[in-house]
Amino acid sequence: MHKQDMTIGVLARQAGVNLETIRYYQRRGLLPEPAKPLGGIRRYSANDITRIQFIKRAQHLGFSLEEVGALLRLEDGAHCSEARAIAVEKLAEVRKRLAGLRGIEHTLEKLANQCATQKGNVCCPLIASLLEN
Amino acid sequence: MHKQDMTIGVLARQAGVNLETIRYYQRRGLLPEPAKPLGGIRRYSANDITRIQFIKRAQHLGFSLEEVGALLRLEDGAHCSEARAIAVEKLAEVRKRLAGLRGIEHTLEKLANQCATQKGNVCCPLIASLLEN
DNA sequence: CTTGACTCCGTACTATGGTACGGAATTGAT
DNA sequence: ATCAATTCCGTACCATAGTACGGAGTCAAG
Repeated sequence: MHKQDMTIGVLARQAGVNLETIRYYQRRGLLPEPAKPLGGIRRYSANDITRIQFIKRAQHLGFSLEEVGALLRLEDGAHCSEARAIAVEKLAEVRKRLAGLRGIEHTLEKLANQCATQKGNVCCPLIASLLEN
Repeated sequence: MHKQDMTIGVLARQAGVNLETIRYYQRRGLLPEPAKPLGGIRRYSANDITRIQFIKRAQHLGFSLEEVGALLRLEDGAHCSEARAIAVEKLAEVRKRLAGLRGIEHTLEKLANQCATQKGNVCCPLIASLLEN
């Protein structure tokens, strides 16, 4: 059983995902559904493990499943500039999110510090900042 | 009509949210539903604008509606240490997300650069990195 | 040749934060 | 008094990324 000719349950374990996730990826068109041998049980190969892990790695880089689909259509490695364009766009998005989160970080830090140094707590600075302006 | 005694539609416009969002917040228990004058139409006050804006500001700081609910229960400003605890926890979350996003940023940047300098594009580095390891 | 484990397939449900719809009632303005 | 606009209320739907369920079929071991 050298990672070849598995059933869906084995594939799920090998790829480290829930069995239902595989079905979901098939429905989304991210993973091919092997032909079923006439009322029998579908068989999967090591290629499917690779593909699932591709999806998971791309997700960890912040790509949505729709975007992963676009990347998978370039999977032959012969469309480098298209792939690059997708990555560059995602990079811009990631940087925008980073900027937003940094702002949030500073605001929260400031408010938490104010709450900490506040003694009489007539009015909590955090609550006050949410109430005002 | 000095921001007092509005109908829900006016409240929505004043607060800058969709009318249905107000109903949704009421269902979620984030916003009180005023008593209805016997088969009539509910009336809202400036307090409700404040409360909706509180919710929106807290969301922009990264709080979920459930967390906003917790903050609203401390709204009197007399529970500064509880509010601070919530903020500190959220700050830790935000920092974790920041670290993750920074890693993604670096990886995407590296891959996009490799794609850019790649000439023969035998195999796109981005695709390759998603396929391997 | 039966039993238990697994697969197939469709559908429904989860969480999150809303948005949309439709019929009935009510309100404001003319 | 009438008419358009608005409100009320329940329910259904959107996106995203899955997870769960249940009945029927199939497969392998004992």
